[in-house]
Amino acid sequence: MSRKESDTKKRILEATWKLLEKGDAERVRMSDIAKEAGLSRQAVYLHFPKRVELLIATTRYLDDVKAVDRRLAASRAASSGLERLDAFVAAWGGYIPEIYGVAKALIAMKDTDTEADLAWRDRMQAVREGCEAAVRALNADGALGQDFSQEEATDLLWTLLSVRNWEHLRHDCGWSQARYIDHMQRSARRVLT
Amino acid sequence: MSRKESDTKKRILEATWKLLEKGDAERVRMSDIAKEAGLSRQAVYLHFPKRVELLIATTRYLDDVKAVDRRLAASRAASSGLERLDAFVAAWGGYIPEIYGVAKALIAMKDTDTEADLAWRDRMQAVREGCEAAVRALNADGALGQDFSQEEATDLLWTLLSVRNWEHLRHDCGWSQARYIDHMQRSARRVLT
DNA sequence: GGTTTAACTTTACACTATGTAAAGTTGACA
DNA sequence: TGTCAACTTTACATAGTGTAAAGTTAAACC
Repeated sequence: MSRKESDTKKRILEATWKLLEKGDAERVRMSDIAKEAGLSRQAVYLHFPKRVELLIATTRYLDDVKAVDRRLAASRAASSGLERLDAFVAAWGGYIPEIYGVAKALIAMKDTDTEADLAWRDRMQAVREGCEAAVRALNADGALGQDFSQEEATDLLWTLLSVRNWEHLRHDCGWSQARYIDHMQRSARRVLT
Repeated sequence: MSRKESDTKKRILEATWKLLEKGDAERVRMSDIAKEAGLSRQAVYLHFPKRVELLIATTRYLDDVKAVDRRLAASRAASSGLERLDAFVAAWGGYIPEIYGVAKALIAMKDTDTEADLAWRDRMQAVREGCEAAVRALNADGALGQDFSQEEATDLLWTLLSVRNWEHLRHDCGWSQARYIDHMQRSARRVLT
């Protein structure tokens, strides 16, 4: 029955999520996921024929559960361009830690797997659109600096807000999440205005 | 004889470099490297017992050949803090494309291999020191902005100049190398001053 | 009540790449 | 002539992904 199948699928996705979130150095294998979901390894392949498909599905599942689109869209409500920029940085920057574990696994496959690359690009495109909207709002206020075109400004903001940069500042530089958000907001303002 | 051994080692390092530079989606295996160097796969293991050791050795070899330290140090000659910042961004930013292929391979192993992680951290520490020197020079001129401490400013510059950001702007955003250097110089100035 | 069917288990194996092990080859040098 | 280091060749262990196929189970349907 499709209800039961759907339940099992969900259980696998939750198990994958849980293991990837805990993450650490431990690599997450198909057999680990099966064990966590209380299934045989082969049963997992019944639902997700390839590891990369499971990772992609987990990413999408996470985006659904966490309602990322809604949260990013909410930042568009701010009145001024600057407020909108701050709100977007806070929204996306606050979302990163919630998806980091799963995102990391997908990013790691990006270099060797075309499907993973496309899926990640697709998700990041949504973020770029948010950046673009923020830049346009700044421009509408006349607050956008003269150094860069709108597209270049979008690229820069998009780059600044990458998951890799979050990882670097939080993990390699030892920044707190609060400092990350605050300093990213300031940096974005300084670069763009 | 050690001279002959050294020649073979060099040949392996050159082969690794060449294949990683060409790179593309093609994964570079130990057997590919052996073939390129005109050796049996086992002979490569005679000189580099682990793949990660070979990658690390290739990175160091490259740094030697390209004299990265000298090039980064040269940026310290500039008179004003701002000129020094520009020179450092240009020096490091110009170096990235020359090491990108090899660096990418090492970065990819970082997540699963402790040795690779340490080796990459070590190389990046040298870059951080360059960032720190540039920030200090800005501060000495009284040109450093008030938003960030010297350490935070160093972290931000270091993050901005990451290989991943170069990759993102050049490959995902389609920027030219010239645009990358120019806009990074401007962005760094804007964030730090 | 018996049959069908989908979901799942169990067992087995192919494949790829790293890495280990060990016996055999070759050419320079003493 | 014999030794030694560098290298080749062959074989095998290991880990993880993915395929294949036969067997189990329980709900649904007639």
